[in-house]
Amino acid sequence: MIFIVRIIKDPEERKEEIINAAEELFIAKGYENTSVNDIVAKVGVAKGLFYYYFKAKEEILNAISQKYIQYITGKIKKIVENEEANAIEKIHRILETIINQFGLQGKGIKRLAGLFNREKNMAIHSRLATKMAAEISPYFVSIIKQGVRENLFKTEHPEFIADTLLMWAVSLHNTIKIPIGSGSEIKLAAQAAEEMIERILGAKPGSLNLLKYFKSISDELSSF
Amino acid sequence: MIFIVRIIKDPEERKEEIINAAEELFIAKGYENTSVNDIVAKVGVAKGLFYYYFKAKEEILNAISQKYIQYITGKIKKIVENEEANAIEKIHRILETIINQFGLQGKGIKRLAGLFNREKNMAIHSRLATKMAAEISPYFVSIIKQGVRENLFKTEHPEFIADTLLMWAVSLHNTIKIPIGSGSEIKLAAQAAEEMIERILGAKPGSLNLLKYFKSISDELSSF
Amino acid sequence: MIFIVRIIKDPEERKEEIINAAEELFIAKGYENTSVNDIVAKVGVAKGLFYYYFKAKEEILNAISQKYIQYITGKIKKIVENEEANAIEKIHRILETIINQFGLQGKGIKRLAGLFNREKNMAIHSRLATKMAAEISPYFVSIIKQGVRENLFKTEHPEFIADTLLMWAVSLHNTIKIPIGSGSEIKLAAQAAEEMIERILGAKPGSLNLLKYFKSISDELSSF
Amino acid sequence: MIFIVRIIKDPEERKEEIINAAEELFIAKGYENTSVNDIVAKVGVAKGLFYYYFKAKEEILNAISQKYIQYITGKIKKIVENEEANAIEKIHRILETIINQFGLQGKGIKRLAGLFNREKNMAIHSRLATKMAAEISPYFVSIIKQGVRENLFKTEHPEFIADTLLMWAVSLHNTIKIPIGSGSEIKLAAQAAEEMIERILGAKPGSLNLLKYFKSISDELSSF
DNA sequence: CATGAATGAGTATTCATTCAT
DNA sequence: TATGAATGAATACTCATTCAT
Repeated sequence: MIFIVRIIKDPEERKEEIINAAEELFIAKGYENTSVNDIVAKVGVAKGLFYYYFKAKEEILNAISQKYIQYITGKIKKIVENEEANAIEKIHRILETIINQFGLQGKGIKRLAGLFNREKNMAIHSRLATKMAAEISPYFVSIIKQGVRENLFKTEHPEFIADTLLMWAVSLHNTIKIPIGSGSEIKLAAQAAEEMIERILGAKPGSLNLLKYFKSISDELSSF
Repeated sequence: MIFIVRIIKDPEERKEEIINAAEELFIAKGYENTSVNDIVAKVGVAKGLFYYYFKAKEEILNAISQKYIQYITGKIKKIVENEEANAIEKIHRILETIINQFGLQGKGIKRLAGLFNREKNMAIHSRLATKMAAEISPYFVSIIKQGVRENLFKTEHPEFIADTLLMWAVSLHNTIKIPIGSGSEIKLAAQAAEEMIERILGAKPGSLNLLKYFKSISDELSSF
Repeated sequence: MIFIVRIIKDPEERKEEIINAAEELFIAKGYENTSVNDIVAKVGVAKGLFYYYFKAKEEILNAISQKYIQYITGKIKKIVENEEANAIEKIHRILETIINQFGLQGKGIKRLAGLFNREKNMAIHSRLATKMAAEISPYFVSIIKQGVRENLFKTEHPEFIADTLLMWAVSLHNTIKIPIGSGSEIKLAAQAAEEMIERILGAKPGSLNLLKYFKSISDELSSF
Repeated sequence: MIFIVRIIKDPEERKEEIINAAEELFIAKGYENTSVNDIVAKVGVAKGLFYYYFKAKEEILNAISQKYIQYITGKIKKIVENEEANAIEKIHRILETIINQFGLQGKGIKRLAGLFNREKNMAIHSRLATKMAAEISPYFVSIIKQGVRENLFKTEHPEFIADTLLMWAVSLHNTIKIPIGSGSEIKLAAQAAEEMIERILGAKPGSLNLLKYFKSISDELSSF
């Protein structure tokens, strides 16, 4: 005699369960190489249930994207709009947020990076990055303009600069030789990055003081 | 009696024929959406022949990449190593080369852009860009160092800057809102870009004088 | 606090509601292309309720068939059994009924035709037609026999003829090139049909006088 | 060690092999209930091969239809066009052909009847019947006209009559209560059919003399 | 060098039906 | 009566790759 247990869960919970399983598989194997079969097997439910919650495989991608975008832009929006702080301080806050608090479900920035890293996920990456950049860009522009007003930055093209920096940030993991190994190398890269950003923003050398944040990010990423 | 005509060609010629057919299809439909069947049908040969020349479908991607990389790095290498010119002039030469002479098989930069543009080809793009950047980077570094020696640029991180600029150039078409329409918009974007590059390189404002090149590129791309 | 409204209806009413929704969908999309999901969505109830009323999807087909068969045979039975009229007049009455009063739910013959017309519903059609023919056949036989007694018809095989004519009527819309366009074409077809029926029944040429009815039917059908 | 034998056959032969397997399965289980899997399993080839020869499952239906239509219309065409015989004799020839020689691959009329009989194949049936009727109709018209010229038939609507008789023949197996059992019943039905056809054609009673052919067909069909 | 028939694992998706609540 | 989450078998179709000729 076989008992088939039918576990019924709250729809929201189930949906999240499926999203999380899918996300983990996408990170591990790439979107294309993850079949709907894999996903339902991981959750331990029947195939039909996937299509009860999502109209198509692709739809789950949007769900994942949306999750990240909402989370991150929510944080940034708050910082930019509500805080009493100058432009540089706001940038610091944002970096802190990204580093320390990004931890969606306690998995941190690694999760996002993982989703992006694999060549197989380039299509997702591109899509997500584009959407994210579009969402975040206005806040960056706002900070840059504030910095210009506060005489911390100097530029007449805040929109262009915002986009460029975002682009740069977004494609960092892609093209740069991730500095693995000696701490001095990391330090050098961080110095260079800081110098470049300051120059782009027209900020005084050393005024941004971003090194400590870069270090935290490096540490997280290099622990893969 | 039936005569079956079997056209035997020089291996190198056949290989190129296949590569070119594949490339055109990848541009038109994306890598994933192009089947081996499509490729051999376009060339007019049997399926088996594809696997005589290429171990796998993926291998043809490398062949295509290689073609572009060799062509472009060859040109750049020549300019950097052989020409008697200062750093800024060399940059001008490279831009000219890219714009005017890139025309592989008379299709010009559009071909490359087409191969890159579609979201479906993101995987190729990423791969190609990474390889290309790695090949070209040393030449950029060399130019930047020369510029520093000539007091045209000012930086202590030429490698980092070279990579950053390459990355930026490579992902331009991806993330930036391509300025279509009013010439003034294009001009503004070009000015902003020039300012940013000059700042990154530590060059004097206006010394790079890149505007005309940006314009040519815009023209080419906007004519799609 | 959330209030979930659960509308409880009289079982018979609910059942009819479901049957009607199903019927409309079958007409619009065909039986195979209509899912149980579609049906319950249209009614606005949960999936489970469908299976409370019907053991299987197929069962609803029988319900629909039954509805039509009962309605039509009821009318015909009345005419054949109760009316004081000769055979030809009874045939006229039946045709009138079919044309003027068939209107189940005010949609008339079109509804039935719609259910039959689509190739996708061939299976239903065949089933319904067979059942209907079997039900109606005895009444036709009765009329033919009456006509023979009245010297209006002449045949020794009333059963066979009844079946043949029914079959013919039922498959009319299937195989015949529906005469669309010129009225003269329609008229010709009608004349031919009348001649054929008269011959089959052994009636005097022109005695049946069916042309006006054929015209009405043509008009209805061609207004699709 | 496992040896996987790859049997390569002449394409035409393979295609026929697949068509025949498909046809047998359609007869046995109906089109919808026959999966591509079933077909390739029966032939003993890989699934891909099916799609090498047929673009889609539906395409094989057309192939089967075509086979029958070509065969039958070929025979009829010959009889109608080439033979020196009067209209009634030609009808006899056609019936003979259908009964005695239809045997495509020695399976005879049963095969065709099987393909038609199941309710599940109604869609196919309808399609095939329509096509066939359209092909054959002109030859019937030609015979009827000839009969009129020869004073054997009498009608002014040969096209209408041809279609009606075809329709009737085609749907015979569908709606009629197949007379199983006593020979006298069969005989009666045959007499009735003959009488009806003669009347429809306006032929003299008894002139068609079709009884023997009807008997043969009954015998074949009742042996299922 | 060249052919093209043959392979078969893999994919997303549908849907009638069940059942715990 | 009514809900709707859960099931899972079934399906058509794709395509990179192999290999006998």
